[in-house]
Amino acid sequence: MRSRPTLEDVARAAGVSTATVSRVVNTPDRVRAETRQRVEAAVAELGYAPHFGGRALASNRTGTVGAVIPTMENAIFARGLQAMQEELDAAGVTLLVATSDYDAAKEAHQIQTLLGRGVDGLVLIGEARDPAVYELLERFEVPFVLVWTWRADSPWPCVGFDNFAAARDLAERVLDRGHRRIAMVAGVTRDNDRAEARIRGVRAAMEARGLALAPSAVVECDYRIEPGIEAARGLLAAVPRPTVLICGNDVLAAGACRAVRAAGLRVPEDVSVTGFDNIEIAELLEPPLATVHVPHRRMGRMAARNLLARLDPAAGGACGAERPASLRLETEFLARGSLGPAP
Amino acid sequence: MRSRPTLEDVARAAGVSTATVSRVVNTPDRVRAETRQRVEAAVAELGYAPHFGGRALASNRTGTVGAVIPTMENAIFARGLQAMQEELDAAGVTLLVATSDYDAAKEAHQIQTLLGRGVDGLVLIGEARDPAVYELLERFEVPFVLVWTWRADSPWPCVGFDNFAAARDLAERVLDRGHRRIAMVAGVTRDNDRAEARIRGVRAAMEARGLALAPSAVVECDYRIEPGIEAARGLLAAVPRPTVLICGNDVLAAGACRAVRAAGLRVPEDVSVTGFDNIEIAELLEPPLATVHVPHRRMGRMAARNLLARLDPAAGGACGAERPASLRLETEFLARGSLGPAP
DNA sequence: ATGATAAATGTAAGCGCTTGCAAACAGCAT
DNA sequence: ATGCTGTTTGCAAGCGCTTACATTTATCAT
Repeated sequence: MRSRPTLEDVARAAGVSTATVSRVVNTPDRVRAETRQRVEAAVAELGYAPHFGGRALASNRTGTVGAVIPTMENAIFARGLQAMQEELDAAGVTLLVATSDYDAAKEAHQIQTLLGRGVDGLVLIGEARDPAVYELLERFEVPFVLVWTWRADSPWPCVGFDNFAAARDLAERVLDRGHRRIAMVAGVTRDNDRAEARIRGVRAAMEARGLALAPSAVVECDYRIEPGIEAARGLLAAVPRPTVLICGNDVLAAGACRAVRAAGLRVPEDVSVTGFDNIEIAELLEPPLATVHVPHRRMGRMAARNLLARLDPAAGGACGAERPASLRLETEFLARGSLGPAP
Repeated sequence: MRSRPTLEDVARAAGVSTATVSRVVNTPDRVRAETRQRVEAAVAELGYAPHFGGRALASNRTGTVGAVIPTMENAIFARGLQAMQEELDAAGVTLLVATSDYDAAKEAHQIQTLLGRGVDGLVLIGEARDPAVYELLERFEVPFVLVWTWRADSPWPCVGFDNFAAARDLAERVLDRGHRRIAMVAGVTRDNDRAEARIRGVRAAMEARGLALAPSAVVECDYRIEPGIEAARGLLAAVPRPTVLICGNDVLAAGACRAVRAAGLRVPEDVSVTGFDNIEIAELLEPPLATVHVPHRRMGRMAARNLLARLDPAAGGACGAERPASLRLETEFLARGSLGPAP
């Protein structure tokens, strides 16, 4: 079987030079209509598709942006990415996804790999990472955007929400319902500014009302069901028992609900439970889970736009020198059945 | 800022030729230890990373395999991909993920794009697609593997399970519990052999016992909660009412459960519900969802291995001419609370 | 020591594409 | 016709890397 057709094959078939074929492919309006049609016919005839490597080498662009997320298994990232991809696809850009498993070293390695593959831009989750990584990013002069996080004075462009404020807001709603004995099933804070900010948010809300969140009332665990159950079980054993379990995300909250029941208690009559993210299961649980809605899809879409604006200096409005604006998205507390008044 | 270092920069710094540097990077054992160290030092010093495009162009390999899945939002694909990626990463291969949104035309387009990017291999979901796509695949001589599907006489290498048999098996369990009035909330069968096989499986089980699955007792809908609720609502309005809703996957089943309750009925006392996939929510629902466990992670891992074996002819045992074996994975019916005896 | 053999390294020819520059051409006022 | 401008096209030089082949250097039995 003959091998893949090249630009030259097409050029020969159409009776033009390779330069013209290249122009037909990349900048059709620079070619006379008649010539263009002849070339397009040859392209179709031969089934020509440009060779990615050749193009990348010659133009030093790849039409690719990379994203490093902690895991694909969490629906929130999947949803955000899906939206991002839709937006990028529309601009003819491909999304390259890598996972870090919530591990900073793995993340750094994945970033390296993506840079090696010549991504034109990068999407990263959260802000906490080794300064060396940021240096690397700057050295490669690759535009990047941080998502799932937002902070007023962050030195980097972010498209996300204020985890601290959202958690504080949620804790206030909890406090409003009379809860005083509060415990937290938190995510692992190591290398994770979001998990850490959520704890700080809850603590701030409590301190504003003269309460303290004891270190023993906070357990960190992986964002999975079983660890969530385990952590909640431990917290429920405290005397006096907490009246509410504030959880780092919905998955942990689902685990916490199970633990409450396993302890022979009811949600929310005996113990209230709250989540964070508003993934699909939040509404499916019985009782439905009180949580914080995060606009994942919108976040993905806006992150994509932010990056696209900086990718193509021509299309990107001004000369690209201006700092692209960070974007703060609003979250919304959803009061649902799993949060009741303090017993 | 100086631009990215090239092979030549490293060669100059280490006082060797570019060929030697290339060997250090790709086949270290072909280089004398002393020389290798000198080169490695230069690499580290300059922060050299090979240019992907250059490498792809010269070697005609990319160290990349592509996967086209219907959507990232369904946890089953996410989980399978995650496992696949782990396996590929270990072999130094990168996974490129694209989504088709359950649309055959989009899928074909994504395949084209991936081929254009020079993927060395391809993972595709299911078997149903235009023959032209298979022709394209053969013309590019790119090895591919089909997952989430398995059929004894498929002409293509598959790593998956027998959707027909699994659904028939499930239906038999349902029939064993005395159900006779059976309705199905199925996935959309257009371009989707898995959804179609599951319906056929249920129908076969019924016919084996002299029952018929009326066309009106089957509703196809998108694999999302709301359409599932809607479809179930319609089916529950039938007179006489079905005693069980067999659903195309767990998401639809979750919707069906809600619809049953919304109709003022109980699961499973009034209407039983079954799912398919055994995603996380299956166990979290109240009552827990009877479903078919699919070894998604294992499937991803085995698919990766299958592809890897054909990627590198050197490592792949024989001369690569032999047809790589398809692999059939076992599924398991999980009896859980949502399936009760017929009322 | 000496040649035969094997290992290490260098030379240089591309891989397929983009793009600055120059040549060819078309359109148009003079 | 003539020169002018602006558009369309071709020429050819790389982009950074791999690899067949040639050359140099090390190894070793004799």
